Amino acid sequence: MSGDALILAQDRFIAVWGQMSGAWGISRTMAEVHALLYITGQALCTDDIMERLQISRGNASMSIRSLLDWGIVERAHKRGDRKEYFRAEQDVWALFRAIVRERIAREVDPLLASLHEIRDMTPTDRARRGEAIPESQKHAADEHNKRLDDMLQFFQVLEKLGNRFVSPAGRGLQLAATLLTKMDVGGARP
Amino acid sequence: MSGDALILAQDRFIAVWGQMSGAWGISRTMAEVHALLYITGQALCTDDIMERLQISRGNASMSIRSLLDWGIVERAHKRGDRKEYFRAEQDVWALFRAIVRERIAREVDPLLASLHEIRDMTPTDRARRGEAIPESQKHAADEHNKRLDDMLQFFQVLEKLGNRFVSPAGRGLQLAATLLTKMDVGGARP
DNA sequence: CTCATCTTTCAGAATATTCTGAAAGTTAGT
DNA sequence: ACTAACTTTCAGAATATTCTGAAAGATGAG
Repeated sequence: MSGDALILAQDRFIAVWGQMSGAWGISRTMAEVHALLYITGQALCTDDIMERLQISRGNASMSIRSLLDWGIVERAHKRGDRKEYFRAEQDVWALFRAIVRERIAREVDPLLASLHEIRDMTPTDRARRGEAIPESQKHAADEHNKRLDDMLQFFQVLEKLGNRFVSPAGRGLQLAATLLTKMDVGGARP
Repeated sequence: MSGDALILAQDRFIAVWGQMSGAWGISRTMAEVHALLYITGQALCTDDIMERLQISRGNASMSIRSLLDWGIVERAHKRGDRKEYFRAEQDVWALFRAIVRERIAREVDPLLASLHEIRDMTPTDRARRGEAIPESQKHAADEHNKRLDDMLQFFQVLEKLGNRFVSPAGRGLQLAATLLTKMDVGGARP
């Protein structure tokens, strides 16, 4: 009986993790493969994964490759066996550090670059002196620039915070975060 | 000439924001509508949005509705005009507080509930005493439970941290985050 | 109450994403 | 160098998501 319970719990975890995939911007299968590797804690080969998740070889191969790219799954080998095995990072904080690292590189950094580009598309107030432009247009441009700057500043803070979390010194931040949630810094107090 | 530059910069911002949509788990149009409202800073009506983004009325209506649900766009009215106008939250930090609030409610809370359910599917070591179960199975179940507990703990910290950021007292955290990035707490120092 | 105006809904069309499976590619052993 | 074992690729199929537009549903003025 007990063996079944474990398998059932694993399947449920895989399903739940798979549902999160959409919100995280990765494909469902990729999340499921990761869930399987994480929750079993074992090094599995492509065929193991195909069979357990009922997916094609191509799909398994691509999902594994993506997980390797994200750095949250690593290759493993068994002696006397030519197959490649894969094992998921077992430290949850290390897992999320890797995710944060990748998302900064894939999303925040390019976004910052684009925002800078856009910032350069309209003249600053200073750079405009002398030109005969209606006040109303100047005003609109200034407001526009302020909004861009606000956004830029926010993502710069986010990027620095993320990099700090990810860095070797980041384990300190991990501790800080944990402590913060335990501390009672509640709003309504003398 | 200058008027064009502004429009062009706005279009570029809308496009860039739209590309981020996938990673954030919202639809492209929804992101574009938000971008338009944010970057123009104006209250626009459905027809304005339809025309500027070249989308259908249905699409516009649904996207606006979603943005209202997320709490990052609000209704506005002009006197002597029956149409509804919409304006985006202009404070970037308030915007992201709203996003964090929604994502906790939509993703983290349900995930925590599911993880707890899954945790209850396998017996704890304590609850197992007396039963005749092979050692190896007991061991597997214990490891499984530990992995679930690790994950559970992580998301509990994340949830508390998020709630604190979102709370009225959260502006303190905002300041803390900004300061953190300005402080030099670098790793390699005496 | 009726009309005119504006908003929402939703079935089907358009589009985008993900998956399959067979073929091509790679590698280790002999 | 050949072969068997294993992995990756990718065109097309399957699936899922998003969008359209017309019809139904509101709402307020007169």
